[in-house]
Amino acid sequence: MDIPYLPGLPFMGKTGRGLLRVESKRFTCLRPSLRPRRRPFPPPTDNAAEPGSAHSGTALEDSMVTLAEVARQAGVSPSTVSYVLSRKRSISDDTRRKVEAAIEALGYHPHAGARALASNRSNILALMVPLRSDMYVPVIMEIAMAVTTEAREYGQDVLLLTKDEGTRGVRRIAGSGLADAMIVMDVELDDDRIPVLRETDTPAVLIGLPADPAGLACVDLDFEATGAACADHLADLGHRDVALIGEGEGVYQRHTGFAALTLRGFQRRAAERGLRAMHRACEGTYESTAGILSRILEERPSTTAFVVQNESAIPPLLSLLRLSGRAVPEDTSVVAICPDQVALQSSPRLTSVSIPAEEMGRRAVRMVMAQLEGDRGESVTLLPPILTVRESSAPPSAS
Amino acid sequence: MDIPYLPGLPFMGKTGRGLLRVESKRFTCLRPSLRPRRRPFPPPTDNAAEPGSAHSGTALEDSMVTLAEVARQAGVSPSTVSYVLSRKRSISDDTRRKVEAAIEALGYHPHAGARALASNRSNILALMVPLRSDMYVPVIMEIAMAVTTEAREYGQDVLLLTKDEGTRGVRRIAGSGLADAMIVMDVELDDDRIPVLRETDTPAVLIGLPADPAGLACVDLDFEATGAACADHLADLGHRDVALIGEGEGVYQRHTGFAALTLRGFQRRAAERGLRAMHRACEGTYESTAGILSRILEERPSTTAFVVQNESAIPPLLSLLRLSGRAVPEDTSVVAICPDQVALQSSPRLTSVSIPAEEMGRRAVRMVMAQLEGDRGESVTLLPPILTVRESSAPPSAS
DNA sequence: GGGGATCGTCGAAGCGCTTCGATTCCCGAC
DNA sequence: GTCGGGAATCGAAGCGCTTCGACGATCCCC
Repeated sequence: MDIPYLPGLPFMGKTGRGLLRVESKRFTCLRPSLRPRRRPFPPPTDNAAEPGSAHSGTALEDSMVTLAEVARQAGVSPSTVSYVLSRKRSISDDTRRKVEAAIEALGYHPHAGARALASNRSNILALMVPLRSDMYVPVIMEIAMAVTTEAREYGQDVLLLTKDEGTRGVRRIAGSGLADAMIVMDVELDDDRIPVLRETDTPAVLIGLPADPAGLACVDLDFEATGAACADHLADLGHRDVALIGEGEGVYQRHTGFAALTLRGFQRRAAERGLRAMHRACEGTYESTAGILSRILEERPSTTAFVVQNESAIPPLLSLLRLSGRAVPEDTSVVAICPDQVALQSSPRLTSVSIPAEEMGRRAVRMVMAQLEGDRGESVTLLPPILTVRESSAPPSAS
Repeated sequence: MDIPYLPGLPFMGKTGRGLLRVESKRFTCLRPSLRPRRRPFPPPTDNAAEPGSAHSGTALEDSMVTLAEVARQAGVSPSTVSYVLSRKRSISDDTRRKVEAAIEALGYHPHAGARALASNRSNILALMVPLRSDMYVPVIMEIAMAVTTEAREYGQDVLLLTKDEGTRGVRRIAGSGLADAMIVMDVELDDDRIPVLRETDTPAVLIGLPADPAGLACVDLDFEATGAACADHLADLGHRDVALIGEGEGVYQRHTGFAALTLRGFQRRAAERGLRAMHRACEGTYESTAGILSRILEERPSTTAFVVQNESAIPPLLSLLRLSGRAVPEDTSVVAICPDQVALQSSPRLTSVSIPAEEMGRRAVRMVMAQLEGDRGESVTLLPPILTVRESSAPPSAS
């Protein structure tokens, strides 16, 4: 059943008759001269409930149904139809019903461009994602999906931009009115998109925490607290020598804040709790993980616990620990910073701090919508880490 | 440096002066009555090169620069500016230069909505992706990124839709003119979006192969040939007993074609080559992989090679083989059907048929653009599988 | 029972762009 | 010379929608 446009929540609407099919219609845009121009104002037929009028027969001249046609069909003026749709003025129940019936019967959808032009709102949110990322791809995907889903709740669509369009992309969007607002992922500490966002005064939310968030809205996991939570958990269990296997060098060098913050939180809390903490960057391949693991164990054989912040290093790490005869969690504890999905899919299931990807995506949309409704848009939201104890962490063996 | 809109390739353009900033501007859309309406037609100032005219001072009234303003600044008519931009009529070099200078100076970007309204083209491609998929997420992401990148080459933007919007989403897009065309991922054998695509006559490309592709454009990896290629490779090496570890039951039941096709190609070629072939569906968790592996080896201990079509089953499988003392490739060969990235990240690096995600994304865009330029849009493109021999396959041990 | 509110509706203007003639100018061919 | 035709430009008419102001018709309160 098809769902024509009906006012109210984005997904409302019952069934309609469906647009009639025009054989060999296809877009003829490249030959614009062929496109028939419509008469200035077609003479109104008298009233509603007149199925045999403009839309009888077997084919539509043009599959685009306009608001004016709906108005004619319903026997009201175009502006009335518009007000039924926007609910910006009161409309009698009677009229509303007639208009809604006409909308259904014709399978009307408002023309997005016309709407954007007249109302100065496109109902589109731009989402800027990293093209290729050091970050775990599923997290990005989950955020993107959450943003898209939540945006639809607000009647917004999502435009996908890649980070490599950079400031140019931001300006293009801000300048063309293609989107009403932006959600920016993979934010670097000193991201060059930020000044452009400020300058063009685009409503925006960053997913990630830049060095200077003044005047901006940001959401992120509180990575410093995350590092601290991992240290706490291991200290509580009684470990004394612990190591953090982090992201690749690139991530630290590109000045993406989260890796450095995690490390800082981890090291500080470790110090406070009397743990000896090591740290190694890891590219995530089997080889690099193997190298790092053996170096750590060589340098400090008393290490009994690992915190892993690089999702792709998890399978190699578990595999290597098994091979080297270290049982998890009996001999060695592992705490991961990763999406729940990854933690649950491993064997043993991992004690982990989850990356609240969906929550961040949803929040970003809500914050950006608040800005579109007048909110100042200056806020930093750090989501508290949640450490879930599973099967990969335990007190160190007595030996 | 900011890049105003300049005609030509999407990314062209040099530097501009930047939009002036208006303090506390923000969108005031919810109070539309406050939005200042512009005078019907502002009196033209006389000529170009008049920097002190409308845009002097310290702030713009309204940050939106219009084509009319560019025209005034350049001392030509609005239609001339439009033709400079669209290259649809010849323009003298002199005029072109003046107009381009004005565009740069003002930081002009055409208003997307106005453009869409007047030209009946939004320059947006809708991409429908699965919300949650049994498929390997990075593949989806890679396709999405390839589509976005390639689309920009054609001056198009990409609108992200989720599969769960289903037929409603397709109708909404087709009806509202929000996008010019659709690219549909995660196509099921009997996908209900297909009839709607046909009915609304929307230019579209499917990534995936439905049961009846008549009248549609599709791209996909040739999975039947992929299964066959795996069987061939193992037969060539001299294996006699082989097993295919496939996707989860759900994938087969949802009637997604690729899993069934792979299996068919594998079994047929195996039979032709005199191999004994088994098949098991696998959910991809460690536990399910372990169960399947032990059942296979129990049922047919002479099995010396595995084909894996489930990316998440790869790490567990390799881990389990190691634990059970079977060396890869000395004792057991493994051939994967997965993105190169996964094959290269495993240890040993896997012989694999790669999933040409980027290629599919790019092709989909090209095909859809061809349709927008008049192509009939009926074609099935099956990309030939490429099997790359790496370190995980070898002749079976002599024993 | 008359005067303001309020409600429901309509007409018209305009959003910023594209595109269709029409117009002007210039050139070469006759 | 004259005329056809191309090149370069302009003016104006829309594209489909939103929104403002206006205008009857009720309604309510003194």
